[in-house]
Amino acid sequence: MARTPQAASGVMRDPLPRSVFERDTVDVARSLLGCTLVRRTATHVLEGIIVETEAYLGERDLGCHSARGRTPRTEPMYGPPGRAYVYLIYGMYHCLNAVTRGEGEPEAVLVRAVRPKRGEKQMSANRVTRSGRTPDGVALTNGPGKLCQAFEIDLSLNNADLCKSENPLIITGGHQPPDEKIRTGPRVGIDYAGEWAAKPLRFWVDGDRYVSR
DNA sequence: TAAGTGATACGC
DNA sequence: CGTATCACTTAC
Repeated sequence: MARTPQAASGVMRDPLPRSVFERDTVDVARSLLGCTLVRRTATHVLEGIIVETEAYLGERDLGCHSARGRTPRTEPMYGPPGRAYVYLIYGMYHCLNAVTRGEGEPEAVLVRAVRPKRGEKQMSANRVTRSGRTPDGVALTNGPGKLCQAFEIDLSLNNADLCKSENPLIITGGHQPPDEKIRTGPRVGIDYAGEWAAKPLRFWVDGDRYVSR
């Protein structure tokens, strides 16, 4: 065995270990930048590099769904780390989160944008709009609802384990951008959350075209 | 800038 | 039960 673990074949395709998610949620949100979201369906493989995330800090965080306590919807966030928390919003879009911290600590990281890496053509096909148009370029995956559409992520993947290599949705390692390329700002769409709305819990890769908005 | 869309949470 | 709301996106 002359090769280092990093150089060994297959490492990049292995899911992140659960220990990566079982940490401070802000640390996880930063760590996931540069990692690869991998979606395997019966017919194809879709991959995208995560370029934008948001941290949601549990029951004390008025912007977090778990601020209203344990409900059927928020149940996955109360479970073990490394699972998906997927929910439907505005009746037509889904949002994907990775559950963080330990059981009973309902925190998560929202994946807001990815840069397509594999299966871009299929992503475009998955993103047909009401008027029949199929977006391309940054419009494919530069938002939480868009990327779920492109990656065929819906409620059937709620609570799915992101840390098992055989599973249909996993997150694999990548090279994290240097600290000076990671920018922070307020989270999007939670103006109701009082003082929590302004906290710098959104993270993105500076200058990346696929960052939302 | 407004409308689309339906599960969810909460009040009655 | 009813209904206001929503970690969004598209099209007018």
